[in-house]
Amino acid sequence: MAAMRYWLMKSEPDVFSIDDLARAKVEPWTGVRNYQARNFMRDGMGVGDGVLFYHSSCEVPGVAGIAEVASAAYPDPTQFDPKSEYYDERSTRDDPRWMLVDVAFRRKLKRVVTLAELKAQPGLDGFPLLQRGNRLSVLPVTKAQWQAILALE
DNA sequence: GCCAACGTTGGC
DNA sequence: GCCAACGTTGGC
Repeated sequence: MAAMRYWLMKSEPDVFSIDDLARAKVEPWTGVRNYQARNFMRDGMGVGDGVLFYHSSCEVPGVAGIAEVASAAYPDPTQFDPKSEYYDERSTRDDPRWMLVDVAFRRKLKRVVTLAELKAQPGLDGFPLLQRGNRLSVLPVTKAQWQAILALE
């Protein structure tokens, strides 16, 4: 069994928030269409890994809750659905291009730990989220970063 | 709404 | 294989 890892996953709360995940309990993380993010889900994640649920593109961007990886990677069904905004005509069921994992709700933070706070935290130098121009929606977090972020709650 | 940063596409 | 054009992300 691989050691547990930690991740951060971005979601726009207008589309899918931590409260939506709390209601859903478990949600397939559809719509990732970036190869690096896909590779993290496909090759890096294991069931039980910790996930920081990050709200992006909103009034107060920041970490809003904690979730966990709840499945191995499998093909994102939306890539096969012509009616989906995530449809990819280049993808086939024999050779799917996009993968996802299921994400399970663990808890909501007592308050949102904001991006501004993360930037001000000395222990988070080198955290990929804070690096210039980073747009990855799924990214790895070290145990030290995980602890430093949750210490701000 | 703006715009910097970056990934992808496609012509050559 | 290069690289310009284009589209998207996401903070502000």
